Amino acid sequence: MENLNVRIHISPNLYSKDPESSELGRHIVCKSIEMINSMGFEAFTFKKLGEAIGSNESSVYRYFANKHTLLIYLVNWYWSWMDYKIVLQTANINDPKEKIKLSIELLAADIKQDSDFSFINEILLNKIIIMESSKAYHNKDIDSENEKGFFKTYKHVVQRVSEFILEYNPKFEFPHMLISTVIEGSHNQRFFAAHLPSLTDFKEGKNSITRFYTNLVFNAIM
Amino acid sequence: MENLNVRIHISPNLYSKDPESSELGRHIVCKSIEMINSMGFEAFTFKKLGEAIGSNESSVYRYFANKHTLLIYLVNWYWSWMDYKIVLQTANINDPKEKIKLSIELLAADIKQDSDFSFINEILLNKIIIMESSKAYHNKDIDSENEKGFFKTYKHVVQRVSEFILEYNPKFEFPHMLISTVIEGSHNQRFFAAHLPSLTDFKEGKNSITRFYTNLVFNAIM
DNA sequence: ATTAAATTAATAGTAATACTATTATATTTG
DNA sequence: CAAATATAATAGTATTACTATTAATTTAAT
Repeated sequence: MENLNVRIHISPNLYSKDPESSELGRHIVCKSIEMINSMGFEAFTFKKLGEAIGSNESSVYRYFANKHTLLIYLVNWYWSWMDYKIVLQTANINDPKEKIKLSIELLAADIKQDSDFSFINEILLNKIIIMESSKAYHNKDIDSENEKGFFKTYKHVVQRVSEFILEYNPKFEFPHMLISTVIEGSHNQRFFAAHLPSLTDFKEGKNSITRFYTNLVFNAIM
Repeated sequence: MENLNVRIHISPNLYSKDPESSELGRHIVCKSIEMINSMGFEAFTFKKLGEAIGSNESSVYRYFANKHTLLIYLVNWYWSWMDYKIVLQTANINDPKEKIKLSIELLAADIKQDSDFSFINEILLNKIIIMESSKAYHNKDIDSENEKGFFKTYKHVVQRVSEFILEYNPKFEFPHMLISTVIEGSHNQRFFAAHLPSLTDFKEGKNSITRFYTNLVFNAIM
C-alpha cells in the first residue's frame, strides 16, 4: 500500500483511553494482536499482556475495560481498514460488476502483506478476524453493544458492497444477506481449510475460496 | 415427528459417563440446554447447573469434563438428529433436486417444534446451535479435538448433502463449500435478523432465509 | 443375608481469572 | 513552586473451573 498519510479513525466508544495517544497504548494493541494470535482469545489475559509489554495489568485496564472491548476495538479497526481498501480499489471504476469483483477479492482474500501504514499488523489481525471475531458478537450483550455502535464499521462495509450489488441489479432482493454470507463464509472456509478440511473443497494455490464466492455472487444476482 | 423408537447415538468420546444412563444425567443435559439458552454459554457454569438441578458441581463433572465438552455433546446430538431428519425426509425420493431442496429447508429452518422423542428440547437446542456452536470449534484445541472425532456428525451431514449436490451435478467443483456455507450462513442470518438486522434482508413470515439459500444453491450448481 | 466392591454424592480446597480499590510517583499547569 | 491531574504499581476480592478427599449408597458375590 502507498505511503499515504491516512489514519484509521476509531470511535471513542471503543476504548477508555485512546491507545493511539501513547507509546504504551500502541504497545498494548500491537502486542495483544500477537498474543491473541499465538495463544487464542480464551487464554489471553490482561495480566499476561501487561507482563509481555513490561508493564502491568492495571495499566492495560486504563485503555480497555476488558479483553472483550479490546477485541471489539480490533474488529472495528479491521473493518475500517477494509472499508478504506474497498474505497481505494473501486475509486474511479464505474462498472458495478468490476466493483463487486474487486470487493469480493478484498473481502475473501488471505491477507499476506502488512500495509505498514500503522502500528497494526494486518496479516495477524486478519487471522484474528477469522478465528475470533464471531466471539465479538455471539454473546448476551449484543443488543446493548450494538446500540453503542460496537458493530458500526462492519455494517458499514456490508452496506457499501450491498450498494454495488444494487447498482448491478436494482431488483435483487437480498444484497445484505449475500454480502454478509460472502464475508462470514469466506472466513469460515479459510478456517475449515486449515482445521476441518472435509467441510471445504479448498485446494492450495487455486484461489478456490475467492473463485467460489465470486461465482456464487454473480450467479445469484444475474 | 412420529413416535418412533429411535435414539440418537452419541459417541462415548463425548462424555465421561453417559448422561442417558441415569436420571441425573438426563437432568444435566436437559437443564443445561435451558440454562445455556437463557444466560449464554459464558455465564453458564457447572456450579449454577448443579444448584438448578438440586445436585452439585462435582456430580456434573462426572458426566462431562467441562462445559466445553458438554457443548460438544449438544452440538453432536443436534447434528445426529439433523442427519436423521434429512435421511427420513429424503427417503424414497429419487430426484436429486428435490432431495437438495428438502435438505436446505431442514438445514436452514427455524425449528419451531420439539420432536418429543427424547429428553432434549430441539427448539432450544437449535437456538444454542445458532448462538453458541461456533465456540465449539473456534478455539486452539480444534485439531486435537477433531482427531478425537468431536466434529464427526457435523462433517457427516455436510458430506451427505454434498452427495446430493454431486448427484444433481457431478461436475460441480465445490459441493462441501456450498453446503457448509448454507449451514453456517443460514444460522448467521437468523442471528443477524434478531440482533444485527442491517446485515440481512430478513422479513418476517416471508421465508427469506430459506428462499435466499435455496436460490443461491440452485443458481450455483445449475 | 452379609460383606466387599464399586459407584455416587457431597464437602472442602486450590490456582487462576477478571477485575477494583488504594496508594505511590510522575507530569502538567496556574 | 504548589496544586491538580494523570499514570503506574501494589494489593486485594469475588468468581471460576477444577481436583482431591471423604461419606453415603447401591450392587454383586459368596
